[in-house]
Amino acid sequence: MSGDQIDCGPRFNDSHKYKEKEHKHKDHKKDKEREKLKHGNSDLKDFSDKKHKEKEKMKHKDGSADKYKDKHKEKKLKSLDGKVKKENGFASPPQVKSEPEEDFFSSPKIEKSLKRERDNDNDSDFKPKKVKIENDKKVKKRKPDEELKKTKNKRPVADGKKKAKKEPEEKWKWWEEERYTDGVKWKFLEHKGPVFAPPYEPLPSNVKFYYDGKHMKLSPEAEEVATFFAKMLDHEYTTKDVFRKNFFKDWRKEMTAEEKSKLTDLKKCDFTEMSDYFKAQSEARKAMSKDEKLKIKEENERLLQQYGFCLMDNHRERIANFRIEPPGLFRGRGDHPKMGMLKRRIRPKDIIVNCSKDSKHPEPPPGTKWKEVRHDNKVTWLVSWTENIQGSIKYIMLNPSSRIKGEKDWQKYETARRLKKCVDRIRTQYREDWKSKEMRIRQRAVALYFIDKLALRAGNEKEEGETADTVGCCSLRVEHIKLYPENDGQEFVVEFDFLGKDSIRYYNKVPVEKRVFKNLQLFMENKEPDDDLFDRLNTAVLNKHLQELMEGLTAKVFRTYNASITLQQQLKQLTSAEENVPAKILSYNRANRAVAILCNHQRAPPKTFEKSMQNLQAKIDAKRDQLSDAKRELKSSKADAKVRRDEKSKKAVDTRKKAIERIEEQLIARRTSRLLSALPSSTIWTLASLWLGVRSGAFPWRRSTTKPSARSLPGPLTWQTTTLNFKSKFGFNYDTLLFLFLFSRILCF
DNA sequence: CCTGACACTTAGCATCAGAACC
DNA sequence: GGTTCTGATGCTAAGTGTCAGG
Repeated sequence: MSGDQIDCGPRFNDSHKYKEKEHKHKDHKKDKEREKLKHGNSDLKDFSDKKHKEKEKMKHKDGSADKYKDKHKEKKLKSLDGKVKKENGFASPPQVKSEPEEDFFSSPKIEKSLKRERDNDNDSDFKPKKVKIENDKKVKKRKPDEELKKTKNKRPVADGKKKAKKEPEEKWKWWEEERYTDGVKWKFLEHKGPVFAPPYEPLPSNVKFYYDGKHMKLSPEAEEVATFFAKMLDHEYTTKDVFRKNFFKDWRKEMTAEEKSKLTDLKKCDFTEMSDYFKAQSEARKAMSKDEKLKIKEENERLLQQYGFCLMDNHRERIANFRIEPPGLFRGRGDHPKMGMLKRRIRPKDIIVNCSKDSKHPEPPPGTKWKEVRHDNKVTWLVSWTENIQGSIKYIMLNPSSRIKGEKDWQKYETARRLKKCVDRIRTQYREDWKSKEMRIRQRAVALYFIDKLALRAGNEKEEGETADTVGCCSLRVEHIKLYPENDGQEFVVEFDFLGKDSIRYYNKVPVEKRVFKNLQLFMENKEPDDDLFDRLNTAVLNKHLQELMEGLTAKVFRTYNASITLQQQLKQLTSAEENVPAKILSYNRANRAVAILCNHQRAPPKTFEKSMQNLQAKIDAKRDQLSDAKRELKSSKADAKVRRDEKSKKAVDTRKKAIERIEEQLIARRTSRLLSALPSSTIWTLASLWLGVRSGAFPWRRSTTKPSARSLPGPLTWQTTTLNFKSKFGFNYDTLLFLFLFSRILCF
């Protein structure tokens, strides 16, 4: 079955980041560090081919003439819709009955919420206990004040620790509540402010630094920066010219005049004692006694309880990153011009605090002051500061499990669902636009085609020299694509080769339609390799156009949509009701992989990858042998049973059969883990769940973030602790269970 | 229109703890 | 009981997209 191609495809065999391999990506700048590139995989091709064909089929089905008319109709309808609530885009436009959306399920929960949204003028829904009238007449949903204080008192920090874990209270089903409108993000916000990085502890005097072979005592400031470098000594970063240059320049800024005059050559600096010292320290940390470890854990927990939560409206919500980023050396990804620069220590006077006026403001450390205390409830952050490398603003915000993030996430999928309803129309339109007389429209249409078909990112412009040279769709340059009128028996093939987000290489060869091909030829005419492919297009223009096609539509919605729909289709295609559980899981993971491929999600092979892969393969082989042995045995027992015709030999046959089943399951499980080890982190889990319309009420969500980024799973958790038992008892874990649940719903398609 | 500031999402990698394995 | 494997979590860089102001 075709899944096998997806399973454990060659990505990791040829994608090892560290192996050098020359390829033709021509860079603006230097052609250094190419080894870092990750290499594409042939899966990608197969997959896009398939997708392509599917789309073709689709196109033929719905006669485009009709579509065209529809387009106009819909346009009119849209303008009649009038204003829909903006902020929380959930508000479904006044639904016309004629759209039975049988294709996917909205869970009852969702429908309920949407309904609420519609008649949100009446307050009658409110839980009595929460009602406390405020002065404004607008819809009130969340009542700070009284309720708030109650909660506050109920949760003194001291005993919070165990309690908070053990009795998770009733979970708050924010998704059943109404939402703020008009850009208000909260009414009440109180928190303790950030946790600063621990102050620098000077090295013990026996740990020495040498310059040109001679011991040299550094000033604390210079020494601190030196330790940053020393800690990275084993990393290949420190061998790079740019890194070293940036580091040395910034280091010198921290030196005393004397040090500055003495230390003029980084090559002559010897950090090895420092480096060894830190290694020894981390060894020591590992070797700590249980008690000591527990102590640290407790201390962390205390800090978490104290600083890791805030009070937003009536609820105690987890903060995502309450620790301020510690100073260190900047590690950009890819060929970053600023790698090695000193990331400054953040002080209270750099910090802007955001909270409600009527809250207890966080105190700056004794003897210091905040830069500013602000009360802006149109934003979601609690703390911000400006970082010194790029000059960008960093924020402390809430955890993905929070209402504020959950709502956003939900909204994102709702938008993707809306796209599903009109994607045909949009596709028809951009295909029309390939023929437009206007260059800018053609470019827009071709770019959109790429974004849709290949799930490329939008590609905002970036400031040259400030970041690594990466591109997205709109910022593609001529040098990033190659055209082949004919390639490997296919017509009109476009070869993409560029560095995308995080300097991950995107390599793909795709056959495109003739019109697209011709257009590309046109766009490339008389251009230099480093000219923009779409010179009449940028993301703003594109998004403006998309906005006209559907409210809330932007380029990134296509990624969400296509990832989701791909998962859905793959699941449908790969799974069948008769399979046993492990087989279903394998299929599920294969479907996931298809999405990862579509989105070009990649991850570096872990350091131990090669070895563990071999181990795994060995295990798989062993199982396979075991299986064939078992089958042979079954045969002989069957023969035996035929001759003897007694109970005992019949039983033997049964036992053998059972054994085979078990082995088969184990084999599949091993294959699954092989597959999983090649799956990168991604948003897939969220995808699967939210897209399929599963919500917390319907299924016990894991609250915590991550796993291929279930990072943004909303909702309550009652589950985590039971998961472990679950796994040992039943041999499969929470994810499996989640899958089984999803699977049962998929069958409803 | 263009630009920069700002807010917020997305995503890869590091680290750590507990489970599985031997 | 040590070692390896896995998944959870933390961290933060790098994107997307909006908006105000010139």
